[in-house]
Amino acid sequence: MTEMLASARHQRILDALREREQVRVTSLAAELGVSEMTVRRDLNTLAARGALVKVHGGATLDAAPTSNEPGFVHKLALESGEKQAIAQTAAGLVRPGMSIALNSGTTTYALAAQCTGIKDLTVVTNSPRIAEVFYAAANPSQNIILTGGIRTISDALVGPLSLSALGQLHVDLLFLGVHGMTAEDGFTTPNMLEAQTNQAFIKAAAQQIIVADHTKWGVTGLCQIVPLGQVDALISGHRLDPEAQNILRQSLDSLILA
Amino acid sequence: MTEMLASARHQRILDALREREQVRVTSLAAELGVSEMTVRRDLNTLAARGALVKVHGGATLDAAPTSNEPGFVHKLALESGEKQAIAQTAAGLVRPGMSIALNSGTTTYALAAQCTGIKDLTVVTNSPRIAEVFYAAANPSQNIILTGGIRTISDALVGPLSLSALGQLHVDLLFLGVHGMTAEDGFTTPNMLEAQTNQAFIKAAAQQIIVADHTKWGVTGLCQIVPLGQVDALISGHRLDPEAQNILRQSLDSLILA
DNA sequence: TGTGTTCCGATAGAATGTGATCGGAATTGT
DNA sequence: ACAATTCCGATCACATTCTATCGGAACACA
Repeated sequence: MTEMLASARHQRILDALREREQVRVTSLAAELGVSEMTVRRDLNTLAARGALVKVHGGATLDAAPTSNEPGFVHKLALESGEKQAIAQTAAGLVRPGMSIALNSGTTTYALAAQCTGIKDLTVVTNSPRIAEVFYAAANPSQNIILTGGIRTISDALVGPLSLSALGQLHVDLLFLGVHGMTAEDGFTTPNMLEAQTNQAFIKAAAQQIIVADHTKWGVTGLCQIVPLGQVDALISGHRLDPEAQNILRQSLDSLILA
Repeated sequence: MTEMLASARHQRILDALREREQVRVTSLAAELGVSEMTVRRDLNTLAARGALVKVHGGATLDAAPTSNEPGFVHKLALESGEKQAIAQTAAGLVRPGMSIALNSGTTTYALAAQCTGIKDLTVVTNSPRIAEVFYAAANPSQNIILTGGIRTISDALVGPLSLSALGQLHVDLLFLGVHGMTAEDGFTTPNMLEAQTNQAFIKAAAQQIIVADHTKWGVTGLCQIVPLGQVDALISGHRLDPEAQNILRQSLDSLILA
């Protein structure tokens, strides 16, 4: 049996994680044929890179989609039905001449793809990947602004530069993708820096619209972005829990089911 | 066993990589009938060219091959000889722990590919493509900062956001790619906004180093970035016109020919 | 023939990866 | 609340790999 390269081992850990959601140090050590100490070290480096979250006894996937893995596109395709419907509904609100903002996420990514044809559109985003969608379309009447910053694993530019950039800008409409929403904790994300940047997005927009599929309900990320009631609208799918719909209708001006 | 040309060896390494996803130095040395040292050298040159990513013990395919447009890479490959030499010389000036800045351009792109392995490096750039090079390498000790702004056709983020971002930053070393240089007009670029951003780069750096191959001499772009004498050094190729060398030596503290 | 130049192999020392051990922290069971 | 168990991080020893040089062989060019 030929030895395995450290990077290959990292890859297999991530693969196992995507498949099982949870991995244990002991089982990984057995599967990979290395000591537990080595597995711990691997988990540490992967966690430092933000590719997973360590828990006692093993590791789990971060709720954030890892954009540079094949999983990004794949995950997009997986739930494509609902996400595409949400993106389509959201795109229907965008009129030529508007300025909009999109944060990083798979739903906003899908939305971006539907906006490339709209004329005289100004787009502000902190996702290089979303910016790339517009660059590739090369619509000369569109104005694409990328905020600066440091990139997180989920392809979002965050940090002081993104905040100061967003502080200088004002857009008509914000579409904000989130990682979780509950009645108590509002809209949340697992990354503190992303939460901060998303708050700056909210400040920079005249109107805020959350886009989130039904799986986000009941999920709480590490960090609150904003309470439920302090945004203008939410666009979700029709599979959203009926009780959640009631709660959301009471807090929000507008709940739209795609 | 018949000897093999270096380029043929490179080809076989890439073939093996495509087939196996991973190769290790020891097995390659055995297969190709050369020493491990030679394999390492091959992997280094291929990694500098962006054809693969080195990992401990071997190499793997780049995770994000889609990010490289054929046109861009092709242009890079065209003049690869001199540009690679310049990039290599420039990379020799970068030490672990430094903070450096790179503007957008093919020469700085080549330089970026050579810096992905340097530890504790902070990199400021206005080129999403250069940022992507570092993202792909995923060196956890490196800190990659992307300025914001609007993207030009040459993949540079420019405009007010880039200026305000660079106004907040200070780096040890700037490597600035330019489009033209002459005795009268200094360093120039065809794009006014890029010129402005490049000036901000210069202000943000303790030391400024221009990187430009010999074809840039005698070319004047629309807009001056800075006169010849107001930067610290120029790195160019040995094919640079001798008369140009004289003029440059008089204006600059340091002229380095790769 | 002499002189570079380029490519390759060898070596040494530095850096990194790995496994074992142990004290202490976290978790679980009662 | 307490003990048993499991898990974690720090540290050491050892193995592997990497980088930086050095010197030699092959080749080109006067």
